[in-house]
Amino acid sequence: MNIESKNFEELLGSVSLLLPRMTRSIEALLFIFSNSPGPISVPDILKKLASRKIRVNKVTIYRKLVLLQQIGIIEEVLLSGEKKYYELAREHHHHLVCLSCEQVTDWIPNESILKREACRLEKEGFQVRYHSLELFGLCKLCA
Amino acid sequence: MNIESKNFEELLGSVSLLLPRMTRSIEALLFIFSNSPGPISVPDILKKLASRKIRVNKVTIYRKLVLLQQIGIIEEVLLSGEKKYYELAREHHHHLVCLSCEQVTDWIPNESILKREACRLEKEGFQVRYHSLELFGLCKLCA
DNA sequence: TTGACAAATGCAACCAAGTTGCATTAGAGT
DNA sequence: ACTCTAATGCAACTTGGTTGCATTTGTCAA
Repeated sequence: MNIESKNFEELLGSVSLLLPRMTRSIEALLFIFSNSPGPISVPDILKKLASRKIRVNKVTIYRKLVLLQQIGIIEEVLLSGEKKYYELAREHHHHLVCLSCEQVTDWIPNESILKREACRLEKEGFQVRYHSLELFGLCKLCA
Repeated sequence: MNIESKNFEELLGSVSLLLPRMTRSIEALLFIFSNSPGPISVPDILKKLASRKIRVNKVTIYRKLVLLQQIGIIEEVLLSGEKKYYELAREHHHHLVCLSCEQVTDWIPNESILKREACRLEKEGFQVRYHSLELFGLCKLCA
């Protein structure tokens, strides 16, 4: 397992403080996440592990994803579709999804108007907890 | 099948012009959609049909949903989760999703700022085709 | 260094959503 | 009434995800 990502080591360190044990599966997952440009699904994680000849059972992956979510290292991404997606937890942001190559990129828009709309809704009785905003289109390469 | 909805008859009329045949399954689906306050999933559709003693196979439902999408009567809703949701096609809008009762309500926000952000992205090389914006929180009744 | 105990793992079996192939049924027009 | 095609149902399948249970493996205390 070669280390390409800057924050992989850092990530390992902070996670080891939050878990009872550091194991192969957690290391593998953190490696995948720290080298992934955007949200990733479990089937994709399994493919990446397989291509690197890292043997981890899918059940273990699902269980460790729950763990990593609980300690706030990763977050489930609210993307449409039949699969769930996960990414490293970070500053609140949204996604640009390419309809051709399916690449998902982070995107941080100006959200002032969303906050204003949320206030208006609160007055009407709907308490906003969080939101999801995704743009679908063609990325630079596919356009 | 009692008719409660205002637009059910109207819907039947317009759909009959677009399809080769009018059948039980299409009628049943249009009835469900025209009496549904928000997006609905296939499992929910099947439950509603069963509770009304309307026997339609799930395969038929999936196939008719594709048909109704093709002729533009319904649209797939981009909600996160493992199931797909559908609703009658109408003016572009978004959704408020209650985290407690799971009720989904239509919502039409001011989108001027989104348009401006989209323009900015186009200049950077990402061609926006459509977007999805959902607010999650507690509805009036659950709050 | 070893032993014990809990956490971690893998396997097999399972569930739910969605799809496909194929044989049968049933509308709509002649 | 007849025909022809669309519509339907059934069974089997695929994929994403979950559960129970037996086995392995870290970690820590002796």
